[in-house]
Amino acid sequence: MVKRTSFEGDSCPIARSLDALGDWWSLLIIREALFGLRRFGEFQSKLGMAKNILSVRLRALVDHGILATAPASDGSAYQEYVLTPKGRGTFPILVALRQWSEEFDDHPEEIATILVDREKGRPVKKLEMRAEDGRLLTPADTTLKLRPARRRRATG
Amino acid sequence: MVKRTSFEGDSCPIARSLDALGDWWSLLIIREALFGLRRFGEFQSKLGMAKNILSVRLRALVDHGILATAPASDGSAYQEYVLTPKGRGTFPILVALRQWSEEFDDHPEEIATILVDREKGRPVKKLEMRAEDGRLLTPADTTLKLRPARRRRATG
DNA sequence: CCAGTTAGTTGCATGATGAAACTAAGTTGC
DNA sequence: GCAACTTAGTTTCATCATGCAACTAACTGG
Repeated sequence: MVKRTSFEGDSCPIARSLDALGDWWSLLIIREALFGLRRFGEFQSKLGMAKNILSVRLRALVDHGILATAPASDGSAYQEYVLTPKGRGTFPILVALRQWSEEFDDHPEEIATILVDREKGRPVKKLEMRAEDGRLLTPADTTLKLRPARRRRATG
Repeated sequence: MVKRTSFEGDSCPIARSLDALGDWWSLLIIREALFGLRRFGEFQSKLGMAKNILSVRLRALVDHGILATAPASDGSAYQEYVLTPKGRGTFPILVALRQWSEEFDDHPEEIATILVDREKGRPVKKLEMRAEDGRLLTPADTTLKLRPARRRRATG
């Protein structure tokens, strides 16, 4: 088969995330959902994407447990797409993407918005990698370890 | 045109990031590069991807300033692909993707590796969103603000 | 200088994407 | 209660992207 490769069975957690989020639209749909959008038409007009693609993406996000369908909150018979906790858990990913753009984009003057904390109105701090004891870590300070195989009961 | 939509001119920094990183392979190539891979053949065999796709992706990453080509460090006449600072700056994105998978994946037992701090061998702390003054922030504690238009000199 | 390796490119089949048209419920005006 | 409109999709078809395999050409090792 000449199918688009899926990373579903991959053992790398990054690949597994990308299997759910790694296309052009999913993270933008999630971004809008975090911003409060819920209805098919809202996503479609805000993102300006084709409705068939949106339809496929929404279904995939629901299948992945990132969005869930719910009866419309305005009393109409239509349904809404709302983020699950798993969906809201992508927030750090979006923040990381945003901060990367803010720091490295070739044309930062074209960036229209800043993420600020609601209380003070000041920009959110840059995400930091820290060790358990609080030390600041660079990529070079980290390494990958094999996850210990989880034994069921006292089998071994 | 029925071209794949590009987010290059979009004013949202997330869309702009996705324009460079938002396909199935680029972040995995960067992951391997962070892990130390440098040569075309290394990427190809490690990722198991078609060589033409790898070729296109590497060129795109170089064009985006994420990778740079350099003469091979082993003295051969071949070239290597090394991360630029902009490329290394994607590390938080990869960590966020990894942690999302670790926290929400339906089959976490299939995840093979853990990111640990090299010194202590202990897992890296979960990325946190914090305000300038250090308060821990949830998505609901944040909001978007329009970036003040940057005036050149004292034009206004 | 010949065999094998490295780093690609080309060709072709197939899958994904996108615009527009189409459909079918649900809602509104009267 | 029904015609007109809105919402939420699905279908169709052209085009783009992806993936495999085969091909090419430069480099390397003996």
